[in-house]
Amino acid sequence: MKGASATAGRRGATIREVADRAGVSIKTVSRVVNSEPNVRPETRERVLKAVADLDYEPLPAARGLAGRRTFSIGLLYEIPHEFSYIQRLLEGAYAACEKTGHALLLRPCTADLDPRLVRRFVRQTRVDGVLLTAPIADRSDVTSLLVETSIAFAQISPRDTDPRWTSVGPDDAEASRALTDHVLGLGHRRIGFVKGDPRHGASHKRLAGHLACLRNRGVAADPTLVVDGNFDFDSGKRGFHALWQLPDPPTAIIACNDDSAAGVVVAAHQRGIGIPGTLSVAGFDDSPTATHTWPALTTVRQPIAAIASRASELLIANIAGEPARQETFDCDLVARASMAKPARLRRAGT
Amino acid sequence: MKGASATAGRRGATIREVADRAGVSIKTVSRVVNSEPNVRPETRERVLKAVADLDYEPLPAARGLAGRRTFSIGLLYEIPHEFSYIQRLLEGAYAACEKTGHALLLRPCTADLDPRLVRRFVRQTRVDGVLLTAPIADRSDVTSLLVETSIAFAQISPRDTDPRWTSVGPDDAEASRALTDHVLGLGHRRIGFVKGDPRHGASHKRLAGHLACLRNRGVAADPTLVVDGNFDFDSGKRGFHALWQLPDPPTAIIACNDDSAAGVVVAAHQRGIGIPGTLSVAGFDDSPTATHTWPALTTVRQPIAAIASRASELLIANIAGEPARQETFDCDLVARASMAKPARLRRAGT
DNA sequence: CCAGAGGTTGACAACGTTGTCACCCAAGGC
DNA sequence: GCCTTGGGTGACAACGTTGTCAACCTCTGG
Repeated sequence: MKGASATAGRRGATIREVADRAGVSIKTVSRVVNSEPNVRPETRERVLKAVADLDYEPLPAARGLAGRRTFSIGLLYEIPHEFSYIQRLLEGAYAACEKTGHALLLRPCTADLDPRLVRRFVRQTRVDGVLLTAPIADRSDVTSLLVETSIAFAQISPRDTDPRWTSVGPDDAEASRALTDHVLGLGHRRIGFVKGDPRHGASHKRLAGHLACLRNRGVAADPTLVVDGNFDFDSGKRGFHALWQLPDPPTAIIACNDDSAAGVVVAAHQRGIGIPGTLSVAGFDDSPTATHTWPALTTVRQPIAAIASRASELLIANIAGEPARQETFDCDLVARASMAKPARLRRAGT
Repeated sequence: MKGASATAGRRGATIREVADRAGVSIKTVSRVVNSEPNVRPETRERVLKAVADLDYEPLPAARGLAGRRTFSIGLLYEIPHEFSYIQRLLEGAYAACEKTGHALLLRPCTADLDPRLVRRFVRQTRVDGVLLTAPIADRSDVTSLLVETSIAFAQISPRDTDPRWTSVGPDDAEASRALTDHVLGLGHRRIGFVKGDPRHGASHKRLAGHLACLRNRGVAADPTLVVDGNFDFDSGKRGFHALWQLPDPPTAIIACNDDSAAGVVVAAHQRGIGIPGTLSVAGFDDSPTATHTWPALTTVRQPIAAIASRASELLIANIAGEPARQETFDCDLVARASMAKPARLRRAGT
């Protein structure tokens, strides 16, 4: 398996290699690649074959330098008033890059991306380093590709840290412990837990912190109180229904992020259940959603902009020769109206 | 005023010009710019002076090509499940660019940005064209800068269109007319309107469409029913309070986007006002917020991804020599639970 | 006074591509 | 049979910067 691919190198093929292989001049390759006229079909065929064989793609930087076109367009947009998770992350990374004069090149993708997409990206852009966000940060095929091509990277909120690589994330387990402690402190004993997307390390750490806190406080953990989720609004609704149909339903529900907590809140409203009168709800992240629900959500603020900013700084330092570091950021509990003492206690006059 | 600046050109100064001005070789300029050692302080001074005089900034593409560093880092991130306005816009633009092999370079900024920032951006990146989003699309200093430097641009949702430039946006006035028509059709006659950010053309068009519809249907427009807002959640809350303290409060409120509509909903809940029982609410955009409130918001879906995508296509075509075009997209009314017949009508058994 | 060390500087060749221009050759008109 | 035309092709010079290396200073210490 070790580097069997003919095209595993950091740099892709150049126009010269394609020209040699096809037995033409570089200018003819350029003509074919740019779909210019006046190339014999037979010649064009041969060039295209060579291009495919060598997996050639022109380098945008060189095109821009030599020619009139850069094949890139800019997008000016106003920073939104209210920051979702991803926006806060982008802002933090931008801020750090701006300080050191680095450009930030975004590459939106899905969690199940093809690692070849990453290779194309680093080859085309020739970035000095790459920031990997969760859950992509945990894709070992991506990280090993970057290691092979000697491109520095930093992981944001990965599942596992590795002393060889830079990583920055919140202290999810501790944040979750603190939140559960808060909920127990209010008097709740049956606490439902809606899990997050299992591909994110945060989901597991938050559950682990929750369970550890219950154990420490001597509260028996009921496995039926922990239900699946995937961070989105609908999974919160499903989580609520799963928990509410239990013989002894919870008096409080913690969801793994604010969007799914909002789902819990809305599903409860639809059943006519008062919040926090009959059911208390808490989320994670302190996203805009947290203050847009009614009542507003008790949640845990994660300093994601600071995390992204620090990850960028460490990555840039790492590129400059500093050793890799792993850092953790503390989170803050934000108590709001969605969480109160359970009804039994209140009735008892406490 | 006409082009008095010495540095108004499309391209910035090159390292050679700086070297000539300082009376040194280009290599020495490179040393100074990169903070390398072994340059006499006196020489360094002279070079820095020349750099400042000529407003020199090294070209990233050339640095990347020649050297080992590109001064750029990549950011891989997962496309969020739920798309806010800005995310949908980005996705649309990305999709169009990917089809034609163009790169998309983001430049987040504030609405009151310094146009020099734009000049730096286009000089450094040498983009072939620029997408301008609202409200930046209406900054005449930005557009005239781009015209002067002969850089193509396209406006997304501008206030005014100009036949000389490409622009794409929703048909805001018509969408608002349709929404108001829907609200009138349910029987409401006193309809509150929370305005959007006055810097956005959409705010004015939505208000204009609303008023035009009232006029057409012969409903008297009460100016006290129109209150200020700026698209954010809090302005929705303020808008609600302003409207609810009227002697004859509205039975329905239209807010200029979903976030401010969510503010109306929450403020009403806090006063114990039932929605849609006592008050109906509608927003604009069909953002994630619209389904996260309780009850879910009646709103108008704006195809912003398609708009951004089309704007990118037209911009790229324009760069290739096609004439500028102005296009408009239709919006869809999305009826949800936040909007119902007014109580009086319901009591009357209709 | 001279050799050697090290700071300072510049000439020049990359980097990977496109633009320009000249060349060759086959086809067509006279 | 000769000249023109234009398709097809390649040599070579950009583009703006950094890396390499040699050369030139200016000190030191013997």
